[in-house]
Amino acid sequence: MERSTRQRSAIKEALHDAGRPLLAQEVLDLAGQTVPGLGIATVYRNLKAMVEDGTLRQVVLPGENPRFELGNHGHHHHFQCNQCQKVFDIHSCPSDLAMLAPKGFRVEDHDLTLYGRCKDC
Amino acid sequence: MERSTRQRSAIKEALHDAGRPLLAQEVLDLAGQTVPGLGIATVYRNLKAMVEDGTLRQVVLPGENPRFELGNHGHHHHFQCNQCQKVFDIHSCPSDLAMLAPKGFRVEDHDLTLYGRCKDC
DNA sequence: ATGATAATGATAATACACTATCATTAGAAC
DNA sequence: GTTCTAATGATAGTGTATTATCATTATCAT
Repeated sequence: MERSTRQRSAIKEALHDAGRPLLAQEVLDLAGQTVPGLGIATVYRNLKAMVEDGTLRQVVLPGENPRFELGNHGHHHHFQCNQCQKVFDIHSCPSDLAMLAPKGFRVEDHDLTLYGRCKDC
Repeated sequence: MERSTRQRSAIKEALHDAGRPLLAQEVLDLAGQTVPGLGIATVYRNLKAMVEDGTLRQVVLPGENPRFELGNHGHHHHFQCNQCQKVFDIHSCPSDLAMLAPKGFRVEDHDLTLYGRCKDC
């Protein structure tokens, strides 16, 4: 059975407050402000469990370690700042991508990442 | 100075013949048919040198090890087959992506990966 | 053909994100 | 408050792609 712990709450809260996908290390840094002494193993354990039960979604950008965001968003894409490296959600999506593939190829899904400068950089 | 070796030629030839981005291991497998005994260290060494001198380009898809392709292609994107995992080039590109970002964000570049079934699968 | 040395191949070493282990701590049912 | 045991934190261990090491080989200017 599952118990409610300060650590788990802080991790969930950090992801909620950030409003953008976070690296495991970023989760540790943020949640660690709420729960001093929070360990990286606890962060990984909880992130893994929450991805498995659907609470979280993994976001993997090219060449980057996995980030984590709340799992209740629909299909969307991401923007990474070339300056601060932070990743933000983009809630719109180009629709006409299937026709880009050569004939004979069937498109079932896609990933899109935009790069540039975020609002703060 | 640089010498011409059978190994280097075979690596370049493998990438040329494949016509699609290859993993280091795939380069070893293919070039190893031309040069029996080819070592993985030699493959990594040459791939790295060729990326540095611009002969090759690294292609990194989300959650995947780097692939390598000839560096003389312009901006383009990639398609990965959900069945055989192979990656293919897509030489067209959606143009209207900058407007997808929230206001305050400046878009400088983008990555697009399509997923589905390739011609052979 | 010879010599200098760049390149190779085998493999040990590295880097690093992530996981397992285990003694200790702390929810929660009573 | 007790008790049971899930959860935690510290850290050792793991997996794996890539790189360094070094003795040997092969290229190429002479």
